[in-house]
Parts: sequence; structure tokens; C-alpha cells
Amino acid sequence: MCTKIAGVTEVESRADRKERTRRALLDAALELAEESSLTGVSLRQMAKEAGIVPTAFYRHFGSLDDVGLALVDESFVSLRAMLREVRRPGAADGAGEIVDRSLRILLDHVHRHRAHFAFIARERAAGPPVVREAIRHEIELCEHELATDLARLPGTQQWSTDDLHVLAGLLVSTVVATAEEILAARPEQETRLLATARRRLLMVFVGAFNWRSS
Amino acid sequence: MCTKIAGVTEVESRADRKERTRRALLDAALELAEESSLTGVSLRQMAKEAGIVPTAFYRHFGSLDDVGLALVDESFVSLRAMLREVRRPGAADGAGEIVDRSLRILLDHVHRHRAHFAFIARERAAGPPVVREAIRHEIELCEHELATDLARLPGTQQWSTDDLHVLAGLLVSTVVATAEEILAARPEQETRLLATARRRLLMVFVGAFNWRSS
DNA sequence: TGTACATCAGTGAACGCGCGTTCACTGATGTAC
DNA sequence: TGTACATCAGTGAACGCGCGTTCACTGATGTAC
Repeated sequence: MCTKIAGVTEVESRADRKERTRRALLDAALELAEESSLTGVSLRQMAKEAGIVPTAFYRHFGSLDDVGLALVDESFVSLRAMLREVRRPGAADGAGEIVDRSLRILLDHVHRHRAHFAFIARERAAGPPVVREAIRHEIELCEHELATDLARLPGTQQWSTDDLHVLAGLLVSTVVATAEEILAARPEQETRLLATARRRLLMVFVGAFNWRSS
Repeated sequence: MCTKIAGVTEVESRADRKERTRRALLDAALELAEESSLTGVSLRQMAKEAGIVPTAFYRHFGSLDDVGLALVDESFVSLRAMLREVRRPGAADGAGEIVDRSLRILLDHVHRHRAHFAFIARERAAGPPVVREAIRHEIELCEHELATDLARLPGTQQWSTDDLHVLAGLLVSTVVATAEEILAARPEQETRLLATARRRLLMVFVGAFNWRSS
């Protein structure tokens, strides 16, 4: 098959075409899972949505679980990109600035990778067991990374590693809750929602600043 | 049908028997939903588990959604009972005592109503749309109640209602996360998990105590 | 460059299975007289 | 108390449908010579 792009005749190789179908299957799974959960998506629905016959599914994945794990992988690529952006050193003067900047990045990423964030939020509780476990593990890794980062902030040098993990866990559960709220919110509620989320995070920071490691 | 209990011959009325079957269907749904979600449970599985023929299901519920809504109702009866117990005035000296007592009550209730708590945690994200919405609404009500309660604590008299809701939201998301951790934890991890949860809640309280309403 | 062969993504028929729902029924329980 | 009738929880056959998976296949793409 040939495609003419900007005057150049591009040839789509067999491998390219296969990758395109694989992508279509993953996209179909992501979209179909939005109603209820991945456990409710059938191989035949995915194949139909991707424009192939059901049996051709097996050319790309060994089972439905494999599709789930592939989606977990790419969802956490999105999420890690976000965390990297949050972490990037900037004009981080005070807690208010850090919170504002982080929330802006969170909002932007949730909107731009809406399907991936919704996938994690949903399948974390409802996915096939193997997918649930994979997500649980990834979130634990993120929490661990966050704890390491927090240790570098001014004011936490004397903290025990336990306390760092307490704060990391608190931040993760707060951010997860906020992300879920953003996903569930209608656009006109968003401003109000963010204002609440901002104060919630600030309250956590106030608690952390006044915390004495024991 | 007659049953002899403690020397008294009890007659089970038609209504009693119907109620017993209804209960069996709900219990079956609760148990079967543990693998994946309620959306993955079929009417036929429920009927089989309850010991009736599939078609008899319709004598008790109009649809699978009705089963879900009935389970939401009774799950929140458990949860409300817990909140009432937390709220019951006791020797609430300081934040530490409040947190310890609340966590003890939470742990006890999660263990004694494990299936109900797991149901809420799971179906909140993965249930049929109508069930998800019902749970979202119930949690919002709990959060609102909590905000009202917080207003009566010493030190919050000058807070704005917005700030009360910020704290209530923070507490709810922290407690939800803790409940989910208890549900997922193996028994030997429990002590450590509770110690972390304790410090997490304390950190929130430290934040609240040092909070200035704006 | 041309030819002969290998690869392999996608096809289409077929399978047995569990699904929700319909329908006419049975027979024990409940009620009116 | 006894009888005749009504109620209704549960039955069982039947339906059409979508499911995952098997298998032998097709024909375009890729490769070796």
C-alpha cells in the first residue's frame, strides 16, 4: 500500500501496518472500557472497532490480559511524564507556588491524556486481577519516587524515611482523589473544584511544615 | 415448611421465604462481584448461587441494576453505622486520641463488613453507571455530614464553610485510601499499615490546627 | 532486474457455551366463607 | 373446623445472540538468488 504525503510517495511496510492495527486494538480497548471496565470488553468488540476479524486479534495479543498490561504500561508513561514535569526545577518559592504549578500541570495532563488517567483510576479497582496488581505496583513505585524527591526539599532533611513515606502517601491519595474529581467534573465545575483542591493540598503542606519527626 | 427452634415450632411464611431468597440473591451478587465487578456478574450465576432457577430472579428484582442499588443502600447502612460510632462523644482529649479511636473503629468495621466496604470501593469506579452515581451521591452526603460535625470541634468556630469542606474532603479521601489499603493488605502488614495511616491523619490534623481561614 | 519461494496479517466457517428474557405451568401457602 | 378458590415463588422448555477459540485458507509483502 502506498500513500502520497507532501509529494513524497511513502510505502507502508508490513511491520508498519501491523503496528497500526495493534494501535487500533489498544485504542478500541481504551474506548470500550470507558463503559464499565476492561473486564466488560470482549475480544470481538475490540476486533470490530479496529476493523479486523475476531481471529486476527491473536496476531497481536495472546489474551485480553495482555491488552490490559500493555495499556497499564502506556498509561504510566503518560503519568511519569507528568511527574517529571512537576519535578522539573523552576521558580518554586513557597508552598502556594508549588501547589499552583503542580495543579496546573495535573489539570493539563489529565485533559490531554484523559483516557489513560481514567483507565488507571477505573481499572485500579475494577480491572482483571493481573491488571489491578500491575497498577498497584506502579503507584507504589511513584509513591517511592515522590518520597525520595521530598527528602530534597528544604525542611525535610531531619525527617525519618517513614515520615517521608507518610507525606508521600498523603499527597498521592490527595492527588488521586483530585484527578478522579477532574475526570468526573463537568467543565463549569472545574474552577471551583481546583480552588478546593488547592486549599486541600495547602492544608497538607501546612501540616507537613509543622510536623516534628519523632 | 416448618422449623423447630428451641422447642418452638416455627412456621416460615411465604413472605419469610421470599425474603430469604432475596437475601440469598444479594449475598450471591456481593460474593460474585468480588472477582472483577458487579458488571461481570450474570443473572444466571446469581440465581444458581441462590439456589433458584434463572427465571425466578424476576420475582425479586426488575433488573441487575436494581440489585446494585439495593447493595449500595445496605452498604451505606454499614458505613453510616460506623460514622455514627466515630461521632459518638467520648473521651476525645486530643488529636492523637481522636485519630486512634477513629482508626480502631474503621478497622473493626472494615473487617466486620468487609464485603460491603469492598463493594463500595470497587463499584465506585467500576460499577454500572447508575450504581456509580448512587455511590458518588452517598459519599457526597457523608462528606457534607462530616463538615457539619467538624464545625462543632473546638478551634473551627471561625472557619468558613468552604474551609470546613476542604478539611472534610481531605479526611474522606484519606480514610477511603486507608480503607482500600486495609482491604488489600495481608494480615501481617496490618500493624504497619495502621501506624502509617495514623501518622497520615495526624499530619492532616496538624495542618488543620495551623490553618488560618481566609 | 526478474523469478521463485517464504512469511504472515488477515479471512471465514464452525464449534460449543452462557447469556437475558418469554412463556405457559405447578403446587404449596394464604384467604374468604 | 372444612372447603373452595386466589395468590404467587419457583419451574422448565425454548428463543436468538454474542462470546472465545480452532482450523485451514488467501494473497499481498518481503527475501534469496
